[in-house]
Order: sequence, then structure tokens, then C-alpha cells
Amino acid sequence: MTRAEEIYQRLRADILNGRHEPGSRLRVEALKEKYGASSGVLREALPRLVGQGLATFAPQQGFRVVTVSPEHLEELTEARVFIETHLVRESVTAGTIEWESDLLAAHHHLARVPFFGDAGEINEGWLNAHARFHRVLLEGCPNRPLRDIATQLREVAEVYRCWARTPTEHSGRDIAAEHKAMCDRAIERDVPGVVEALSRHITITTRLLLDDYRRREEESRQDRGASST
Amino acid sequence: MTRAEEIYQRLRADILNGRHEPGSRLRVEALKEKYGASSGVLREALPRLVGQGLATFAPQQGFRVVTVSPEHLEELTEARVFIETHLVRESVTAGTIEWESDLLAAHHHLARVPFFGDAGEINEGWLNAHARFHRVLLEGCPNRPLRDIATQLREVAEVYRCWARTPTEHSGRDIAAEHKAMCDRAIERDVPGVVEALSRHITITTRLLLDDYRRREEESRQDRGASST
DNA sequence: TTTCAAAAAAATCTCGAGATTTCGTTGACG
DNA sequence: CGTCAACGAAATCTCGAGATTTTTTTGAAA
Repeated sequence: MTRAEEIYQRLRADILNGRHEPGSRLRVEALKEKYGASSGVLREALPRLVGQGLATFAPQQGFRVVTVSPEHLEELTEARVFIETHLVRESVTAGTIEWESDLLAAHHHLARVPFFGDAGEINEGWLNAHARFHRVLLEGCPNRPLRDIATQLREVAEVYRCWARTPTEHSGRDIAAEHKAMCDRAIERDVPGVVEALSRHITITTRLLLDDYRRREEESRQDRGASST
Repeated sequence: MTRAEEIYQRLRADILNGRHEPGSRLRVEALKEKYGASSGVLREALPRLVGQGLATFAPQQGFRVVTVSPEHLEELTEARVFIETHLVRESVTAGTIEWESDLLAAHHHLARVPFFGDAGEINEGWLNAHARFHRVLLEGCPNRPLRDIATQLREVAEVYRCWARTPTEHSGRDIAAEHKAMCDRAIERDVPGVVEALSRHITITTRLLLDDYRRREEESRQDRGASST
């Protein structure tokens, strides 16, 4: 493992977990100290994040974590539903026995990992298991470029999850049941069933995140009003 | 324009024009001399190509231009047809008057630029106009993430065009008529017509490229046979 | 109090040199 | 003649320093 590779992985994980706030600057000087790497290494790792859509870059102004907005999230969700439903349809239709096994394994793992960590934060292990489950679900489809795109879009969407204040586990939602439904329908080769389950899974998450965002906007508006009077 | 930005643009153009052969190594030492830049600048520009899918990277082994294969091209084409037909449907449905104007302008430009350059090579201006036309065609759709993905896939596909020995203009194909048909159907808001035209446009190009590839494989097999006897 | 300009601080951009790893070559051995 | 190991060349990886640009701070004037 090369130095730049390691730093890239850590930076990526830290963005996906919300340890770098969306829209915040990624100053090379600050990161040099935080990650214990030279500027050269960082200037090699950061462009890879840009290519993955997790960061942006402007000349003479450095790097930033990708910025979030309700409009972007809605567009992102629309794109994900479009691509992932297609992929899952192909995947369930063409998936082999090995794929079935992988899916069962991924779901079992996801079902056993706790959502919350010791500190009340979202457990990083759950995030990894969740990402793996969704990746494997689509892996029965042989089209590599499309699968890569789906993974890329999911990763950007992950930024929104960790940016939300209220974990999407709440709101009376049974996320484990949703995953179980997708897994079961997939194994049963119930194509319409799995498409429906995945589609709802994605849109429900987005709706909760948008509600969270609007609630936060409302509160900050009230705060501003209270402080200015 | 920063130095790394400039080098990135030149590298990208050189790959898209076939001046760097698919699968060939991109040695930092060699590039340093060729582009007159330091290793630091190159190590910042190259990862951006990786993120765009135009290059690959392996630790301790450096960078390579993306490798090509018939299977990859077929998957790529399938993905493009899937995504671009969706986008063009949305685009033609939702496109504004400004979009119509942009499309007409882009088509006019493309129709006037010659396909071949003075040296008998594919004219770089044509490649740019062609890329612009296809981009504008889909730009009526407001979904930014999907448009970006379509552009990314098209760029990777461009590598295949310049890698082919026989330009896709040949084979009795009237590529200008295809573009005109797409443009006309789009302005007429003939959704099924434009979807059909775009779909055929993409698949025909791929078929010609695959034919070219198989012909080349056949010849090289004969050459090997002749040289070994 | 607000506005504007100049100076200071900080960050980015660029470069070349040294340490480490990989790849090709040569030579000896079976 | 084929295989394997050691040597040498080349490329990658990493780092810190200097030049340029941006941002912030400071202070004076309206």
C-alpha cells in the first residue's frame, strides 16, 4: 500500500462518515498535519476524490468536500432509482448461484452489525456492511461500467446520510425489514418485487433526509430571527 | 489556468485523440520531458484522468491509458444506450427554446467542420464539435448527475474511436445524415424518433468499431502465422 | 459607524533531489 | 537448452523549500 493510496482511503472514509463536513474546505496545510503526510502525497490523493465526485476543486482556491443541496439530492435520487432499478432487474434475472450466496452472506452480515456505535454515532462497520450489501445486490448484472456508476452515485449519496442530524434509522422506519425484503425478493427471483422494494428503499431514505434538512433550515431561520431581535 | 490544469487538459485531449495508445503506460519520467512539467504537477494531473475513467493506476507500477477490449466496448455501449436514450427523452420533452437554439447552433457547427484534417487524420475540431453536439442534445434534461455520467461514458467511448484504424466515417455510412436526423427529430419534439435515431447512431458506431477490431485481430493472427513459418 | 485600501498572514502552486521498489539483463548452474 | 538467481538501470514514491496568489486583518478617512 502506497502512502497516497492510504491517505486517499482515509480521506474518502472520513468524508463518507461526515468527519469532513459537506462544503468544507480541504486545506492541504491542515490535512498535512492531520494525516501526517507531505503536500505532495495529499496533492495526489485529493484529485482522486474529485474524480469520484466526493470533492471539488478550483484553481488557486484548493479542494472542498462536495457541497449538498436539496435539489442535488433529488436529482441524485432520481438518477439512482433509474440506474439501480435497471441493474437490480438484470441482476436478479441473470444472477448465478454464487451471486445468491454472496447476497445472503452480505445480508447476514448487515443484519448482525449494530447500527449505532458506542458513542451513539452511526457505526462505521454498519456503513461498510450496508455499502457492501447494495453493491452485491447489483453485482449479478454483468455490466461493469453501469455497476461502477451505481457505486459512485451511492457513495455521493452517503455524504448526505452522514450530513443529516437525525439518523435515518429513526422516524419509525424499519430499515432492517427493508433490506430483508430486498434480499428475499432477490433470492425468490421476484423481479417486480425487488424493483419495488429497492425503489422505495432509496426514495424513503431521501424523503427522510429532505425532511431533516428542511427542519434544520427552519430552526436556523428561527435562530437568526431570535438573535437579531 | 494552473499548471496542473493545463497539463490535465492536454493529457486528456491526447488520450481522446489516440496520441496515447490504449493500454500504454504513462510514465511520469517520459511525460515530464514531453509536456515540460515537473513530476509533482504530473502526479496531480494523472489521478484526475483515473477518476474520469480514462486511465488506470496500480501502486508501484504507475499509470496506464485505459485498456480496451470488445467486451468492454459492448458493455459500454449498452450502458450508453440505456442512459442516453433516457436523457434524450427527458431532454426533448423538457427542453426550452434556449436549448433548441443551442442544439441548432451545435449542429450547424458540427455540419460545417470537416471530418478529416490536412494530414488525413481525424480533425480535432470535428471531435470537439461532435462531443459538444451530443452534450447539448442531452442538456435539455435538468438532471445534472445523469448528464455528467453520460458525458463521462462518451469520453471513454471516444478512446475506442481513435483507437480504430478505419475512421467510422467510412463503410458507406452517412454520419452527417444521422446527426441531422437527431437534430431535426429533437426540434420537432418527436420523442420516439429521436430515441430511435440516437440509439442507432450509438450502436452503429460500436458495430463498425468491433468489425474493425476483429479484422485487425484476424490480420495480426495471420501475420504471426506467416512469420513463424 | 461604515467603507475602502494597504499590509500582513496563510495557503496554494511549482520544482528538484533523495530513498525505495520494480523490471530487464546477464551469467551461472542443472 | 532451459531455469533461476543476482546485478544494474530505470521508474516510482516521498519530501521539504521557494515563488505566487488569495484571504484576512488592520487602520485611516468619510
